[in-house]
Amino acid sequence: MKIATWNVNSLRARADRVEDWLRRTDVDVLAIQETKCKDENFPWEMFENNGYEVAHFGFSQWNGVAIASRVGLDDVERTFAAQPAFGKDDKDPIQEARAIAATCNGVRVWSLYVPNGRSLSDPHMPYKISWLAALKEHAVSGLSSDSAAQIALMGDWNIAPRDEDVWDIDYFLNEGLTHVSAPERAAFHAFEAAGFTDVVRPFTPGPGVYTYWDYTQLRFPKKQGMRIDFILASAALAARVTGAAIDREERKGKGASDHAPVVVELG
DNA sequence: ATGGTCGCGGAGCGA
Repeated sequence: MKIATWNVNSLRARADRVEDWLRRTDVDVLAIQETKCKDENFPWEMFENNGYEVAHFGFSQWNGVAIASRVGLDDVERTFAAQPAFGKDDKDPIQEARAIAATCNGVRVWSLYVPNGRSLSDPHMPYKISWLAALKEHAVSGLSSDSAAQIALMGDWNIAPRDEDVWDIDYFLNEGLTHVSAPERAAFHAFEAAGFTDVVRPFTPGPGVYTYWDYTQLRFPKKQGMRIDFILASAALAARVTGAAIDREERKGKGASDHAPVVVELG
């Protein structure tokens, strides 16, 4: 079985590209982030025509997550317990469309779009940290009730946990940029301490291996990217992993997402 | 191996 995650940066703008990719790669489960649409604009037929069931969680042009599967899609869960709400200025805080889960052939799959943080001093940053803490508690509860649970936490984590996960760590630190700060990294490492491991890195060692390249500043041709999309697996799932890859080719050409798909093969 | 961003929505925000 092959499972994958991909921040597509608008599913409507990328539907043809996603369809081509599904046909080419033959993945069984795809966790999608940034669908950027409501249900009424979701390309349901594209998935059905290719043999995938799909569950979507999106209610505006922002965020939006989905899971497509051709090996079953059961017990769909939208948001997680105690997921923090966020609202800017005078707007009422809401639980944003950043998390959806489903059970696919025995694996509890999460499609996650972690808040960006925006800047170190922005209210979005404490939101990001508390969002991750609540997600970790929820993931841990899934393991405490069943230590053999196969759980895949997949998505755009918006964190570069190691210095080699950005093209120039000094640039990020000197500019005071997000994604590399100590609190963000601590929030990520808490998942590892809780028993979830990055099952992709062993098959895609760095430095210079990334999953995201900003559209601006010619970041992709200059090979200036960031590794911020991860598949974290519980122990029982990690034991099944036989391979992994980052599909850098998919970042090329006109109409590409700024993120590459990340794929894990299970035995 | 691209071409000094892109997507949504219809201005400006978010990434």
